Amino acid sequence: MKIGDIATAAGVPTATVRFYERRGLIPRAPRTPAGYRKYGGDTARRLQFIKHAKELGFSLDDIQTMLELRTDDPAACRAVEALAQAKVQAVREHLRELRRLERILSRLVQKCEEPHAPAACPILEVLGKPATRQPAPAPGRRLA
Amino acid sequence: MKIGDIATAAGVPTATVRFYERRGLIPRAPRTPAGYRKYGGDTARRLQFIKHAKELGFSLDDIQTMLELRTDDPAACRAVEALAQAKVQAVREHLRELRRLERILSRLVQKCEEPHAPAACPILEVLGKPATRQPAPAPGRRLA
DNA sequence: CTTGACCTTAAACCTCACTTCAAGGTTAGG
DNA sequence: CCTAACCTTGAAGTGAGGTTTAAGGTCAAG
Repeated sequence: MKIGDIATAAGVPTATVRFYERRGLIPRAPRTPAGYRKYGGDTARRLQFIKHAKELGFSLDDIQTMLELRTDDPAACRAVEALAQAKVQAVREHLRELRRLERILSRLVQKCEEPHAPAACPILEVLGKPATRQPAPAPGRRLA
Repeated sequence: MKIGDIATAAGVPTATVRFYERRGLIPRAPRTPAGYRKYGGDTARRLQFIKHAKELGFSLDDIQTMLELRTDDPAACRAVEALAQAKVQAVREHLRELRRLERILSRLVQKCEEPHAPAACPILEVLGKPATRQPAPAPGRRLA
């Protein structure tokens, strides 16, 4: 298997496979005499693992940790479980924030659709107000 | 008001105020003879607006659009409403994804807590599986 | 032998919203 | 006068997770 083959199999660009190698997520592949990377099934399975974990919201750092733990050792399972627990917590937190946001935004849109003075956009008005009471961390980035 | 004053008032670092000025989110402030920026209440209100909009998940690009529309014009309200609608849609989409994730992750954690062979971590097993379902790419050569 | 699809590398670039740095100038207080 | 705390600028750095580019080498088909 050449790089294009596992890349296609795993559904990622070849550049990403090289990037993972450089980053240490997959081992350095042995080369053919011409210098081409050659792969066996191990790397394909590893790329699957990475892909699944990424889809579940694990960062590449998390994934590296898990890959390093993949000795079939009961302690590894506990470490992985802890990682997954933390991720569930983070996801739940994120869900709470987004639900709040959805509520606020959909109310604003609704107000826009109710009759109002044509020169007074309710959204612009609300946004312009001096302060709303509620400590409101935004999703994503945070102010310094 | 000097830059530190509005920055404190708005709860952002001075560097951020300068950054917003460079980016065109707030107008270039007039300078004192020594070159210091001096501000009136307008900019403070604008910073408030930016802060609120950011908390609702609008990007700086979105915010710039809204600020450029802030003539008291009924068309502006419709444009802002469209922006908010799009944001609500995005938030809902994000919510769906996160809920799916939460379900999957919490099941995995639960499986870890049930009794299982000590050397077989259910999480590592699930992550390592070839695929849940695959559209099976055709065996032709494709760009990677 | 030529074409085109594939492969190699290092290094630069991307997004987003800032933050930090370097190298200075200004001002208020003591 | 001195010092600390402010302020100025442009440029570069951060983080995450890659993507793109440049400049080439390899290989199978026609």
